[in-house]
Amino acid sequence: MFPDHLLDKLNDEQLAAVTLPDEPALILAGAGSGKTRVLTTRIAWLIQQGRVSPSGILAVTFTNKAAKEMLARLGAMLPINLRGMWIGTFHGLCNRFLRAHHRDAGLPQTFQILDSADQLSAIKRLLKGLNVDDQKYPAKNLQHFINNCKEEGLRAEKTPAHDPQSRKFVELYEEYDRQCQREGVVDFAELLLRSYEVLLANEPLREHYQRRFRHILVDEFQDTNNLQYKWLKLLGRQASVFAVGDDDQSIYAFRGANVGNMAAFERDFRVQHLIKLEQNYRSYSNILDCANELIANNGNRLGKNLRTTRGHGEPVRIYESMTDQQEAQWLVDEAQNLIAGGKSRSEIAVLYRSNAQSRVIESALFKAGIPYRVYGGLRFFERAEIKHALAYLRLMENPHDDTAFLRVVNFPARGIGARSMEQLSDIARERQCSLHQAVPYLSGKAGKTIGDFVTMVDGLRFETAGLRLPEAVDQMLETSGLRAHYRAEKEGQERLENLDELVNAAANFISDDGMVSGIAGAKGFGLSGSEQAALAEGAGFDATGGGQGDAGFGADGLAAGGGADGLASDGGPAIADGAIALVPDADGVLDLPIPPLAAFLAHASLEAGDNQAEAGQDAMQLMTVHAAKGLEFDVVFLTGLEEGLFPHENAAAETSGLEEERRLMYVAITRARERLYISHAQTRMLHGQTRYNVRSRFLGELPEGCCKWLTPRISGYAAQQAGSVKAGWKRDWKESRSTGWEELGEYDAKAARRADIPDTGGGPVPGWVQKQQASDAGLRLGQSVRHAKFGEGVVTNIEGSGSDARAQINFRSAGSKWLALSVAKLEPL
DNA sequence: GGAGACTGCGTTTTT
DNA sequence: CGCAGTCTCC
Repeated sequence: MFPDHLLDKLNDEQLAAVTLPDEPALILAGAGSGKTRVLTTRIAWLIQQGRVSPSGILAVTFTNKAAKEMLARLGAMLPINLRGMWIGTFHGLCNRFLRAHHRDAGLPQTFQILDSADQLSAIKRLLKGLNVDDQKYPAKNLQHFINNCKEEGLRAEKTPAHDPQSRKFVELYEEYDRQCQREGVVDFAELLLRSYEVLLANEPLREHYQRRFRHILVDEFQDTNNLQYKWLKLLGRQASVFAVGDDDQSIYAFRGANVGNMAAFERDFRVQHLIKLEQNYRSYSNILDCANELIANNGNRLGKNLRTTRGHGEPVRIYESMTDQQEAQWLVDEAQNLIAGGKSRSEIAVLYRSNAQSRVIESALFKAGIPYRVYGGLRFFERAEIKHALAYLRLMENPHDDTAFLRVVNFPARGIGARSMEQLSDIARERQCSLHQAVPYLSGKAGKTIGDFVTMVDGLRFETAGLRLPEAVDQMLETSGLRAHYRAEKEGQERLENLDELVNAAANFISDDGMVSGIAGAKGFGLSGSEQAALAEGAGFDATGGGQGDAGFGADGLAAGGGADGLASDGGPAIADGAIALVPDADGVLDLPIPPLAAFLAHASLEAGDNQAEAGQDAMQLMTVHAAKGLEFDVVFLTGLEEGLFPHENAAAETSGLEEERRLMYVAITRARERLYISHAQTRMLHGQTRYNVRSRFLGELPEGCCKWLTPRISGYAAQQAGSVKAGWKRDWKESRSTGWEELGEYDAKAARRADIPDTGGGPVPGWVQKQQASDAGLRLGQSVRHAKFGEGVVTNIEGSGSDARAQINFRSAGSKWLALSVAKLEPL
């Protein structure tokens, strides 16, 4: 029987969700409503009730962190081996699938995974090889184009193109895919698309998995993109799909997430039970009421209202400062008081809309001597020295990986210059082969130096063949000269440590039970012996007994290791790791022998590692609102609530953009458990120039009764608009640098229209903050002035002071100009 | 091959 | 302003 204590902890809504019958269900899980608990308890319950065997479960998340957490919680609930379950990220699971069925997918078993940076350099190389004008077709744009296409499920030949520009993009997209295929590499979107296509085209395979996965659970459903949704629809045709999400927390539309998938799911899967989890266990009601009232301004919601039994709590504190520096200083003072009062630093978070805002706050914290941690920096596997090391490993695994080849052919420097590489590239292009294959045809000095490089890498492959993974990595670090290079470098100490850390990572990757570990799907495939046998024969899959719901969990019959060879025979591992032999576990699930190095490389690509989690010291937490999703803190400082910043100027133009910003605000507010501060500054330094910002409209959407303004409020439409003027003006930096700030600025009419700036006709805009007057000239924003040469205009920006004071004036006829106040004669009107 | 000048760019980000 | 990427010159 299912342990009561697990169900006892649930409220009625949660219990209903956990114990739903076998049918598609949509769970609307508000912030802090215990959605992870529901998901994991549901899985545990399904298994304990004998409704499904572990191998009949497919649970999908977006991040490795979420997958790990689910696995950890499940491990605590269920005394069973979790290996047979497919729990992981979309990408991790697709990786697992493609390795298992690499032949059906037309891929080498050891295919490499390109992360975004790898993909970009592959594209740059492609463009260079095809002599494409990178001004006209920037690599970054092409990258977006390709990823967007793939996320819509479109191959190049199916991609519509109506103008020459997009026709070229489509052509390049096709070339790119060809290049990837040739090199045996796969980008992130390709993992999904290829899996989807294989399932679509291969009926026995599709039917097998459709039959196998009786229960599919999806976390953060609002973040699914169109391809992921199609994938789920295909795979979950006969399954009970349990989708958990919150449309109000959909903040990733910019990378293809489609909230509409929630409504589509309800329709397409004929969802009978929509359950709303509205009980919030996190925050006091003043905070929740702010969130509720704010988000009510969005249209097209599935509709949900958070409630709590925790009482009102403190009011939300709102603070207005003159400058961003003052905002930071106030925040630091406030935090120091809290810390002095016993609040631990790690329970205090500072959130901001964009990373650029962290600088001022960091320096204030630094001055005050408060330890802090900024989230979102370089991740472990993204560090340059790690990327270099991985490139060597990739070349050892697959010498035809040209991206890897180019990355390290001359790193550490070995006298291989651009001209030598050009010769080699030419040969490779002519012969339509990899750089590695082109080397023998290269003569002269270039042939010698590059030949030596290739010999070295080939030698490494040979030398390390009998070594375990960590020793192989270590060997590579020596032979390649990477260690020596960083040892010789003055600042190389940290990089050396990171390289050592890579060896550790490799060691950790091979867990003690002899299995390659890592939940991203790099470890075994969790195919049962019978499945493997069936797959190896290319036959049907009726051998699988999974999901019959009998008492035990090992429903998949154990086929004593048979059949696995059929899958593993080709493309043997470059590194023989004795520990990797097939070991059937208690459930009879076999781990397929992916060469450990290939598995490790996949792991490195799919899980870039922690951000810089020096978790040691108790430190304040700084991060963007996006990064804060899913986290919670006792105290939250939500900073920079200014028009143009939050909502961001690039998003405020369209309703959909504005609504996503509002959801972002909603996410930010609901991070706070006990105390929430919201602040904004009248003046902020951005991109080297001072901007005059107006309080964010979102502040006006909060219920007065829940808030307490720590500073007097200056309100009024005119004041707001005067500040907004800046939004319509974009200063041209190139000109600014060459000619100083005298005659510049280009009126951005579109931005002005977007910002809904009234035509002041040169007249004064009254009521703008009096304390903002420029010290020397006595000018204020919005003031009308006359210039001898340019005529009448309005002051739209003021910078600097003393002899350096300058103002931007929007002249009625002459347009916008920056004028030095020490020189220009301006007559106030 | 590397230091230093020059140029361009600037929202959010996981896999 | 601050960073990354490219160019230039020794």
